[in-house]
Amino acid sequence: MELDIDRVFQALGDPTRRAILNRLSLGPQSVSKLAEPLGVTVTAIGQHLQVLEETGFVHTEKTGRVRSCRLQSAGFKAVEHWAVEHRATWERRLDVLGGLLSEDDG
Amino acid sequence: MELDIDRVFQALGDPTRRAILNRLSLGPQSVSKLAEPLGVTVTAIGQHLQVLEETGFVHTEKTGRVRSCRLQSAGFKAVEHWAVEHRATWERRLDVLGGLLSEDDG
DNA sequence: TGAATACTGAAGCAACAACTTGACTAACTG
DNA sequence: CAGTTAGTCAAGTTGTTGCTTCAGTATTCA
Repeated sequence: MELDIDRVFQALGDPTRRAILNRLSLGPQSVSKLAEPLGVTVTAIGQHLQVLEETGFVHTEKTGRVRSCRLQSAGFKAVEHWAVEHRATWERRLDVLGGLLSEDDG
Repeated sequence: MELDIDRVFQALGDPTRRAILNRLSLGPQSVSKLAEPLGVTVTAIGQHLQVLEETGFVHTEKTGRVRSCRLQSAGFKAVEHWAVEHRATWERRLDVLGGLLSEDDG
């Protein structure tokens, strides 16, 4: 299964979704527990979770009436892969000009 | 200057913008040269470039009537930083359950 | 100087994204 | 079984995004 890198980055571009990831990094949570501190409805969280599932950041599983959500590696790995793959390229690029131009572009 | 990580990821969430980055990884280019193979107007590229500048991926400089665009490190570093910072977290998280659950979630 | 080139700015538009409400289903609880 | 709890589905709203066109400005060229 191939992740859509577009959607992976789009997923991370939303603060609520990153907040969900941060929350899940402390351990698995139910949908309503995730919604509680974020000031949005459970429905909204459900929609975000669908995006996060499709992009490989989260795995969810419904047991009884509770859906338990936990982190999944695929999404993170996709980002890391992109970063690693591109680091070489832009570093080479910057090195070419780096000798002459000021490199204080951070 | 502090980059907005929201906008950094949003910037990468667009295929045209990533295409621009790929193009620039081969070397600096003018706005119109960037537009040429992408099937969009120069105006659109200008708008994308503004986003890429604000998010630290690109530096542009106008000489005469030509704007020359080249890669900049800040944006890439921001992504890498996020990836590194979160790798530890989700790896720990996955390790906790990894012993029991199947880890074939890639 | 006049024409072509390279870009910029404002305005508008269609598609999408994040969110809501309200009606619903399913599952525990007393 | 009635009531509460957990989540889902469909639809609608609002704001944003990616793009366009058209009219401009500045620069280079013949």
